[in-house]
Amino acid sequence: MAEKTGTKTPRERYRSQVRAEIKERAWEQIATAGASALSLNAIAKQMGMSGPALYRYFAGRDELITELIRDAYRSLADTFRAASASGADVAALAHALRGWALDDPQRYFLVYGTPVPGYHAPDDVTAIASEIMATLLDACAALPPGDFATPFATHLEGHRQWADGHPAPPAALHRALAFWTRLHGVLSLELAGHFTGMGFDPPLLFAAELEDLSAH
Amino acid sequence: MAEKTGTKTPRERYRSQVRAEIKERAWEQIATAGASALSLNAIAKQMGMSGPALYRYFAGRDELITELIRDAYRSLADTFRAASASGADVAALAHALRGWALDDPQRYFLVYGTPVPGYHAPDDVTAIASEIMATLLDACAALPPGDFATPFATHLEGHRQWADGHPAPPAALHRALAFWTRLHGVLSLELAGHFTGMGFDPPLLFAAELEDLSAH
DNA sequence: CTGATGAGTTACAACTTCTAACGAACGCAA
DNA sequence: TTGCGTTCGTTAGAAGTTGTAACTCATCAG
Repeated sequence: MAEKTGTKTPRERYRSQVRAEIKERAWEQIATAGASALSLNAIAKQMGMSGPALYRYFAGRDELITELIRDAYRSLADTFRAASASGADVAALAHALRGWALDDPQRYFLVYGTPVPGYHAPDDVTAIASEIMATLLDACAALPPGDFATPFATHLEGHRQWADGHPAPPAALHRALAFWTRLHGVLSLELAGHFTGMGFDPPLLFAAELEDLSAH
Repeated sequence: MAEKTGTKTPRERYRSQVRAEIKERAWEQIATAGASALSLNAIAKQMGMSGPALYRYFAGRDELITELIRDAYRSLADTFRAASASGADVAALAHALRGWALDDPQRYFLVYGTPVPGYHAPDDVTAIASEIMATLLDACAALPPGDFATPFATHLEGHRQWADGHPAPPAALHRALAFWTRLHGVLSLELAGHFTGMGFDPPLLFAAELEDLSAH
């Protein structure tokens, strides 16, 4: 969302402003109808200009969506970094994640949802993903090994490309992966509405999983 | 996939056959390009007939996709029931789930992936979902409470609409939910390619989560 | 054999993304 | 201030899409 509005020529300022407004409208559409329903034409009409004008700002629908994905990743990374900067432990990180997800479920799904078979994220996006994992690893490294000194942790000791320069011990790596996959499991099913009508309280399930992750 | 080809009039036989072929082509398209890229026109062309002909068989794109979702749910329910019938424990159920998911990742995402904001699954689909959970509950009820005799399990004791007539004790309910959410967490991230390039072996993470679910 | 039912057709409307060509506005520089 | 080039927005149009309407023709039942 943070379009660079730094010192620039008037034309570049205008350009950035229009790009930002396009993305904002796009987010609105995505939030209400999902990413697959995003229409460049509809955005243009909303902004009072004709369809092809948008192609001055984005090469096409795909580039716009990629840009939104990038922003979504950055938004989560920023949320994590902010939490971490104010001394967040894994529990606080979990609640930051949950808050971020509930804030805009479709944004969450843009990052962690159903992938388009052919699509490959650009390198800078995967770099942001690494930053997110690094923040998580920091928090996990602050805990004793506990129940995560597992055989799989031993496997991770020799297969830690994703934690390349990170000093976290194997158990922390396993805990971080469990944190990620378990909370994603609860969150994605909750946001997708798979718990509706089951009767229990989804936040309590989230809390129970978090408890299990933090305690042992 | 199992279109009823029972005793019918010739016209109904033909109709069922064509419907089945449409769905088959649809599955191919979905597997290679995702559900959002499904095109009725393309299917018609593949089958050697003109676009609007398909509307004799499906009211529209949405109805076709809903039908595919229904089939996907049924397929998973059948897989679970077959596994359960041959005396599967939770571990065997987990491997059945994993096999089913890897068999056609887009089919998995059709069931557990990103939802369309407005969409509400028809009642018979939620009924199949309940059947799946019931099979899972059976397997979980066969295990001692273990670590799943939790505060959240107590909450479930009073909020078990989803396990209405099922005799499973609270700890089994909690275990079933953990089974579902944790394995879905690992599977969905794996199928979406979020583990690629991280270095570790996704099946081992799945196994580790399963181990944690079965042991305690 | 006849007549209703249903399948497939073409034609069309209303969308979509996206390209091409044009005009007009804008900002910079002489 | 006077150009002049860059960039923006326009319209026109191609090639798709979903979906409706009307028509033809085969098929099946009585």
